[in-house]
Amino acid sequence: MSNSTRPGDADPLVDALAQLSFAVLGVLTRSAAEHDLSVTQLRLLGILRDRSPSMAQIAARLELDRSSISGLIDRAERRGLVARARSPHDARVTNVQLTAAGAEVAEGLTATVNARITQLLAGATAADRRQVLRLAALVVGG
Amino acid sequence: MSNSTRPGDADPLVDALAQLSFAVLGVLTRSAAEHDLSVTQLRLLGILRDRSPSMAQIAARLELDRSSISGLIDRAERRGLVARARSPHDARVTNVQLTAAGAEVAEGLTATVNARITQLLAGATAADRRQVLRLAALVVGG
DNA sequence: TATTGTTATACTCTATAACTATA
DNA sequence: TATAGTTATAGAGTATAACAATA
Repeated sequence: MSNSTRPGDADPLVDALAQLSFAVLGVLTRSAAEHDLSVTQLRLLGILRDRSPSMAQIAARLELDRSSISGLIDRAERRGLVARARSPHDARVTNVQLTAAGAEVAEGLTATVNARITQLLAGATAADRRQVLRLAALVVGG
Repeated sequence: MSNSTRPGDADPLVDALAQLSFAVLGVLTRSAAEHDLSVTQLRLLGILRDRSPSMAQIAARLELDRSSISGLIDRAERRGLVARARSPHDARVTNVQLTAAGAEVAEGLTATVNARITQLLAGATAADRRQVLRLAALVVGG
């Protein structure tokens, strides 16, 4: 149950969650910008840290059209962050992996984000932190 | 204190918060798309619901350059959602307000977002919900 | 036939730099 | 001089539609 009275009115809980999310997004945006990356490229590097997914799998993960992924990977490849590799099992599929340079950028970026978000949560108690994990599991699943 | 071992490693708490934020952003993106709007236009309508800020104030709120706001308002104005009004106090400043059509769209959009986010929080307890408010206040301030 | 990925096209979003008008 | 806003330009991100290659 939420607190809204009319459907078109702002719900304090919904608003709080949206504001919180934009605050986190802002941190991610600024962190990525420090490494001269967009949030989408940040997400891409995150996905590739422990996987070499196909173009279609990246599209599914980012909830974007396949055609958008072609350009995304083009730009990342042009910057030397990722590489395309033809799948040996199915000649139609292209797998994407981080280059050494890309892995290095991903690591630095993760360190920056960790520091900034940790700073954002400076006033949070241990209970608050447990709650973040609980909430995320609830919403995202896992 | 977080749980990370090396600076470049993923911090579970940071990761959870990022995933949560992307999930919320996804809901906002899809909700906006249903009304044929971008997330930025959604944020703009939200800002204008109870205010008629100047271009500069909108830029500050969205953390964007003034020049980006010109285009943003151009496109919203072209769609009949907002209107520019010269300030009577300072001829340099332009205030932006929702039109009747814009207010209607904003209301419908809010209803959609409320429903979707409420659905996202379907499994949350009353304590979880209180915690969202607490966390948001902590991070965003207020 | 169905799926994977790319290309062409068009639009939104964003920043930088240079500008105009007003204070 | 300083501030508010716009314009020109360039680039990233995104979707739709049409396509080629492979299954």
